[in-house]
Amino acid sequence: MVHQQFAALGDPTRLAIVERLARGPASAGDLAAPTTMSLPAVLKHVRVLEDAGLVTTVKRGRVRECRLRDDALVAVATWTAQQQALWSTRLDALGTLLEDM
Amino acid sequence: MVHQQFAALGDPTRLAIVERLARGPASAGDLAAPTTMSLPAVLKHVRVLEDAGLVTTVKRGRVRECRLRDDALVAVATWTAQQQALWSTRLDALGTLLEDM
DNA sequence: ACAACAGTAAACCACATGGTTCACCAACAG
DNA sequence: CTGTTGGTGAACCATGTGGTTTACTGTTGT
Repeated sequence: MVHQQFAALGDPTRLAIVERLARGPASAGDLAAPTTMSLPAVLKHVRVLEDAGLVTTVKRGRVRECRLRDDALVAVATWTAQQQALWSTRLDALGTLLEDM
Repeated sequence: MVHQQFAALGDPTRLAIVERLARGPASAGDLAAPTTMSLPAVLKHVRVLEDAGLVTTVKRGRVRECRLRDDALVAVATWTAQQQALWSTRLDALGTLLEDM
């Protein structure tokens, strides 16, 4: 279900979290620090990313460590490539069709 | 603003529209036909895709023709590739760090 | 043992979103 | 000219979403 991942990435704060996490793991507090938001709000976003299969979290002691999943973006990447391929082959079809005339 | 494109693709009906449009242009009615939705609803979705820069529409006579933009998904593709690159290089960093120990 | 700290749960709120229906306009087809 | 068809605008509605605050739990440093 790739639309769930798109929806998760559709929110700017969530997108920023992913970009942050691509640089390396971080605690929930680390993620909240650069923002003006409250910690609960950030943690809700993390939960959404987790549900979308983009992020995994583990709780070590009292801090929750968040990290980007290794396979996080493959579904997105493959879907995108697939649609681009379809669209470009259709362009080819149009090109040959124009040549026939 | 790539998050807008992600948000646009986050809705299942909108995603389906894009997949349909990748096979070739279609009228608003064509897009509404396979769904159970009303035409105004579909047209609202098309408008969202248009605002996100994924789709262009032209009105020929009384029918509105919708087509996928040629550069629709490049921003999405490049962003995804970039984050994947960042994440994988970080993994390399961790690998070398482990070797040092 | 205690105080401070990181996270969590719950209740709540404002607003955006996805959908409907109805009335209407413009373009064909006869 | 007239009826039908494709699309549009507006009003409206239910639900989801992004955020808050407050109160609480469990960990950690002293």
